[in-house]
Amino acid sequence: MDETMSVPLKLSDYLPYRLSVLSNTISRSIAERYEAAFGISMRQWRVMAILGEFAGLNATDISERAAMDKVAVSRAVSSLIEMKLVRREATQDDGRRSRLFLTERGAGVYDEIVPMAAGYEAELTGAMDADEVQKLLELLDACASIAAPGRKLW
Amino acid sequence: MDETMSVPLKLSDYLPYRLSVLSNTISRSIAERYEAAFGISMRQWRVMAILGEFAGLNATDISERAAMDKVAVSRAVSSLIEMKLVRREATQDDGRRSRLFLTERGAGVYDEIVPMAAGYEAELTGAMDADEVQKLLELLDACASIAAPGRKLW
DNA sequence: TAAAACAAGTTTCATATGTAACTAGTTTGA
DNA sequence: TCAAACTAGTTACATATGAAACTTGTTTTA
Repeated sequence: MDETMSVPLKLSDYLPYRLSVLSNTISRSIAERYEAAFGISMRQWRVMAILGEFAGLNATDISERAAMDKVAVSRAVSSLIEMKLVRREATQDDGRRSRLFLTERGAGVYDEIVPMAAGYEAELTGAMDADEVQKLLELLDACASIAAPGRKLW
Repeated sequence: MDETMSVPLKLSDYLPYRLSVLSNTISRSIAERYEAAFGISMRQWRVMAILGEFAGLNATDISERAAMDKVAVSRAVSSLIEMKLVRREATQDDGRRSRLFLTERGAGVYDEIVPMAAGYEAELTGAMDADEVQKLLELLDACASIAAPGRKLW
């Protein structure tokens, strides 16, 4: 009967809000560890993670695979090069792009962070059984296909 | 046999990464709508969402309920006051704090954003059945209790 | 084959954000 | 009752970020 009454949104039950708070908490929690240990930011780590998996990609490839824009990749890469964790190799065929690699030192850091990151994920899913983890991933996939129709998020 | 070989992390399968990419995509997607329509940032909207639900809270309360630090709340509030979407009311008993309210105009904006936000959530979960939505929330709760032991995230 | 269109990556600039320091007001306790 | 400790909220400063413009190199096409 009262058209002027607003229908409140319960923020704490709102799925996008929960995802955001949870995701930020998790990201910060992991980042704290490798920042403290190696002085590496989340974006720097993402670039390293991609290069640890796919050595020799160029910046544009990294941009796609790490879901980072090219400016962020450029900045992360140049700082990682200064830190001697990544090196750049000119491509013969195309003078604009260059292939990127972890240095030996970078690979060493990578090898230390990977188990740390994997361990955190294991903790996170530790209270779930395998089916539930599977289900969680599926449900997140379902959200992703709505949130970014067409384009794949990962 | 080869101890020097690194064990790569598959970033695209890594739960924290997926959560982060998904959450950022969703947040940006919703924010685009109310930013375009009302010039309101995500943090400004969060403050408004809290005040739409709990009129008269002070900045510290909002800080807790919106999972934002007090500086962010302070900034969001002062800009919302300039935009005449929020008003501040001094408290009689404590000269430091003040109670905050949506203005009439703020309530109008709130009433337009709420269905937009709710609609987005409905789309997001549209492909799931009720049990699955329930399960998703439960699994996110499980993650939250690991990611932030003790403290409640929402 | 030269101009136009395009692509990779960087730089610039304006704004957003986090941390720490600060101001003003309140509570505690000797 | 008054100094010390504490709390609410703001400001200052250093850094992070995003968008747009730019530089350099490549491809297209007339």
